[in-house]
Amino acid sequence: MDANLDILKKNRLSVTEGRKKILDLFLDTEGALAHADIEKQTDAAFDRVTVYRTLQTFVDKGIIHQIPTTDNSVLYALCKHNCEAGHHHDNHVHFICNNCNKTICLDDVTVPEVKLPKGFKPQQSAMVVTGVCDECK
Amino acid sequence: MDANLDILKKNRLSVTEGRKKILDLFLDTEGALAHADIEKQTDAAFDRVTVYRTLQTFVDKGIIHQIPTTDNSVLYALCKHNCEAGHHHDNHVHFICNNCNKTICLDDVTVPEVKLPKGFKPQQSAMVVTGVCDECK
DNA sequence: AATAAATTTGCAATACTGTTGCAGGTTTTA
DNA sequence: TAAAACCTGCAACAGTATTGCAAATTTATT
Repeated sequence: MDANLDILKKNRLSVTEGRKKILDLFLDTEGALAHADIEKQTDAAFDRVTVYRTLQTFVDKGIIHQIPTTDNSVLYALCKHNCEAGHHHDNHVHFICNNCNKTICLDDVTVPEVKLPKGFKPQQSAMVVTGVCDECK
Repeated sequence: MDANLDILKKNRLSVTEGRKKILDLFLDTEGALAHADIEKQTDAAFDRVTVYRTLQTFVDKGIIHQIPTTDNSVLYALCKHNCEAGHHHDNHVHFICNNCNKTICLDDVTVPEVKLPKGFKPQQSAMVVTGVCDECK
């Protein structure tokens, strides 16, 4: 069975062309994808609105997660660990390459804990490192 | 001498109404400000374009710095340490309160170093922690 | 397999965010 | 005070994102 189909069914989502294609894109991409990337790589076969809604649906279901960036773009990447609807476990570091501009999930690098000043209670942490990636070194 | 005037002169910027007012806003605000916040708090006295350009100028001069966020909003906050034009030293952790929605610079909490996989060369790191701040605890 | 129910899609409209060129106005320099 | 330098506001434009609704597709039901 195709991986995309599998994932969609597991999450009780209707299986549609758009969802399959967009999910395939994520499965085939090492780095992260922006809304615009998806539009381009699908030759705008799907309405912009559909892409937005698909991404939102996938985030809600825990299939992909949103990545924090230093500029103000919005990026998404597959959740490789067991995320459930509404409960993401994407506490890994994200790396943005200044050379090839890819954003990569460093799944094995955990965001370190930090000591906060008195009165601050942490719930989630995100960390973005920019630099040069292993392919551009 | 007013603090705002002082800062503007030190950075060899023309002293204008807009720059004084916007700088005052930052001086009076503990947390971070978004473009939209500034528009509201100045009663739209200044053109949107002017606000954008003023913010860009302040960033260039090292007066304020841009804050990474988990959604895709763009926030700015005063640089409390000695930032120079083009060389920011804002390697502190940023805190976003889920209750009051303020973004706070934790100037004394330094972003920790992380070990990256082979081939990755880090240049800059950013860290955002969300949770409950000291005033909302 | 055919139909009903539920869900998803595309279109249109709308709003927000951000950028650029340029003329006119303000601030600084000399 | 005049010239030079700089800043502002307007207009236009481009990209990003959201909502309502009718049509189309997918899923569930018989």
